[in-house]
Amino acid sequence: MSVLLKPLELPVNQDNILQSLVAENLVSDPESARGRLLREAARLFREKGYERTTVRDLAAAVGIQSGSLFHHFRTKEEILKAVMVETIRLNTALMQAAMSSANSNREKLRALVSAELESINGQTGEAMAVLVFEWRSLSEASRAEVLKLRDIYEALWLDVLTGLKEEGALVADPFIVRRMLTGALSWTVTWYRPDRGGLTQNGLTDQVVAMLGLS
Amino acid sequence: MSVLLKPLELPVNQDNILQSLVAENLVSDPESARGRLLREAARLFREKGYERTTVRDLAAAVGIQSGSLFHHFRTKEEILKAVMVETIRLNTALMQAAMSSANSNREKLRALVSAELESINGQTGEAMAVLVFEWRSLSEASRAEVLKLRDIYEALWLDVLTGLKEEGALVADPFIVRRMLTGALSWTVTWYRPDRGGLTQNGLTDQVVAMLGLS
DNA sequence: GTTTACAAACCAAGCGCTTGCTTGGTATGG
DNA sequence: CCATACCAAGCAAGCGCTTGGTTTGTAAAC
Repeated sequence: MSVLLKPLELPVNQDNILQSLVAENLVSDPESARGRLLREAARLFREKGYERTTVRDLAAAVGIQSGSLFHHFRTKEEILKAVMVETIRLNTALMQAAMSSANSNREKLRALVSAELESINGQTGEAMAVLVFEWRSLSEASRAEVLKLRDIYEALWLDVLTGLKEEGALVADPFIVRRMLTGALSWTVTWYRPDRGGLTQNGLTDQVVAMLGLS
Repeated sequence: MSVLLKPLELPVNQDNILQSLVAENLVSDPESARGRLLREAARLFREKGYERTTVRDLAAAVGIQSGSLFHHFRTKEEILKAVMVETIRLNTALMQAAMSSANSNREKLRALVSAELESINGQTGEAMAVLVFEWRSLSEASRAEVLKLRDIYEALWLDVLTGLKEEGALVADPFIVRRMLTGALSWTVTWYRPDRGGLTQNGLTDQVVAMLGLS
């Protein structure tokens, strides 16, 4: 049967999702000038913070003059906003895909935890850290825009957690559990190192699920 | 019996602890010039971030000229460090006191969660938020100093969590649980508002303990 | 297949402003 | 009398961003 041919480790092709988002102009091609700048920006913003990163730093990271940046973005803040917006878009899509192959709410939750850990500690990790730690540097207008996108993302979580609550699998309040999970998972960015220390991302997911009594 | 006279809501007198730390010169008297500056600094650093807060902002907040700040602190960063160091010192002492009246490890954990929520969402909340979000603005030397103090604080948690694990009350790894709790509890600063919304700090503590299956 | 046209991408220079911090001097309280 | 706390003024450096002009890529026009 053809279903057996589906790769077990990676139920969805992340590259395909990225490519279709690029085609729809929702995220920048990572190999374009804009895409490379955003990746370097995410790296620098995470490393030094938005305010401590100068436009000269950003320009140097992609090998152009500082003034040339303003050809691509009108302001420095617009760069920060772009990093955040594109990251949410990508991860929302990845998360929907990760959930689509799960059948029960328990499986869905595991998929969500796993996907969020991947987004925080994988390729988009630097951008996710920026999203968590630099939102205060956004203007109010940009902030509203980002929050709107985040609401879509959060709805995915609440659906599953509410389902688990109704099944009786969850004791605490779904809203509060989600907020605790947001903090707990975001925080992994400050201590978890997938490359060293024996704990794999799957292992970490297990620990989270065990902590919630849902394993 | 005299133990019955002990107040139930507040097993330890927070003011007394503060006063003895002030006497030992470990934290500044909140009513001194230095203490007031640190409180205003914490407020501003949390509100706008360290980098976006200028020395002129800080000076204006306590009603002096910007240059006069440098009579009390040699650099702006020293102000940030002082906010962090004094906050950890105070909260470590408060936490030790909160635990002292608990008998079982379950009770101790509840005391720790409750105390940390209080430190994050109570009087020292602004300073705690600074501690979480602004550590990147510290020089490496200051960072090491702050981390040393934090280790003492963290040892309190690990003792209790390891005990619970040995009792079989905890399934997941103590180190990981602590790290998840750090993130989860810190994050409450971004959404929890004790004044509105019905959820008291005791109620929130209940939810956390329930989430861990320890209620 | 060369020329022309033109926009996008970039450079070199620097402007105007804000920043952390310094300096020299003046009150004030014990 | 002297240390502590402060002010008034401003410096040097670094900041985001602008400006005017040059290169580069591309594609139609001849």
